[in-house]
Amino acid sequence: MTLSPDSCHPLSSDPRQALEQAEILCQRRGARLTELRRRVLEIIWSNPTPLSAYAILDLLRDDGRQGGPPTVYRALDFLLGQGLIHRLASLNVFTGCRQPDSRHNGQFLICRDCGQVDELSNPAVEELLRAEATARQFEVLAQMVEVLGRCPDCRGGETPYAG
Amino acid sequence: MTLSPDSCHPLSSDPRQALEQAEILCQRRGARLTELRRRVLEIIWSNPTPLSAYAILDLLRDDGRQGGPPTVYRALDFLLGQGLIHRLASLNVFTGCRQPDSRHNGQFLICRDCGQVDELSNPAVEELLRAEATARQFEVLAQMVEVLGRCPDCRGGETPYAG
DNA sequence: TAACAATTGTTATAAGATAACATTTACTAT
DNA sequence: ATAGTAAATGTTATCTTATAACAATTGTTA
Repeated sequence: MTLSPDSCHPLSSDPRQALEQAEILCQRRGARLTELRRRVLEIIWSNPTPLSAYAILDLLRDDGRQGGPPTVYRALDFLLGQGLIHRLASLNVFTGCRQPDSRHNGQFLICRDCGQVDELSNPAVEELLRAEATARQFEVLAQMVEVLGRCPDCRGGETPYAG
Repeated sequence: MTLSPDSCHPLSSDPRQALEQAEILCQRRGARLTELRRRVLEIIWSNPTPLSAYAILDLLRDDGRQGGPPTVYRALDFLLGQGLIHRLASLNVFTGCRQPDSRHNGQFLICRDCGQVDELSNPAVEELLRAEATARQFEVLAQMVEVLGRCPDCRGGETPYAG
């Protein structure tokens, strides 16, 4: 398998599959996946690393499309609301959701060097946090778990915790 | 105990104590807690809720101090580097660290309604994430765990998960 | 097809963060 | 003491991220 210089670790999930699933989910929910929204989702899935709102805007303009920042942010809000994408708060970027059918709080491994993101969904983490919250009578609305570090490729041959 | 309208749940830790400890830690490390840095830390600790960089800047100017955004951000960088404060990425705000002596990744319960923050440090959460990362040959550099929700006071008498 | 709601476009601006360089302050070695 | 140096702060400008307010368009429904 040959890799392009820009994507040393391509996403496991297929953009086409993600878009198909998005169509189905939106139809089922009576949500309108308009051309703009679909295109924004496509852009996000087509890029090997998460994109900022303004990077998405630039790509939309490459399509010849009009519109300013609000256009993008509204599309992103829709996609976030449908659970089709996640926002990585630590980097102000957006990434496609790998399990859009089950509502969940994303857990992410973010590579500092190449920007590549791996999405986890470890129920134990979620439960632990929920337990901590409950013990403090705190009602959980959303969880944000982002681990910053270096992915295997960017670490090269290094052994973990040895250097 | 009487509460001011602005702080329905005051921080458990005492600002004075936090500043004293900061002095000690910096001295021990040979780090210079200058007047500006000390004042920024004091401002952060004196507020019942986390503050944005620009809110801190406004308060510095109330002191009669000169300086622009870089002045604040540099002080914040120093304090972050010393582990004396945390940055909440989901809100772009800064809050005092309750365990500045032990290096750790903060875990936070953030109230959506009043902005109040509770800091956890559950080693199990950290270990779980580290295990997930290690299983993927991912080297962990930092962890960000932020739980957004509603604190007991803002929930009033509601029972958890019943409304 | 008129009326209404939802979506998108447009303009302006707010909010968060940093780059580049000048000035001041603190430390070091004579 | 004081010149030289490094660290910290001040200053100006600019960049990135995000939203407010309103106009135009598109889609839906009666």
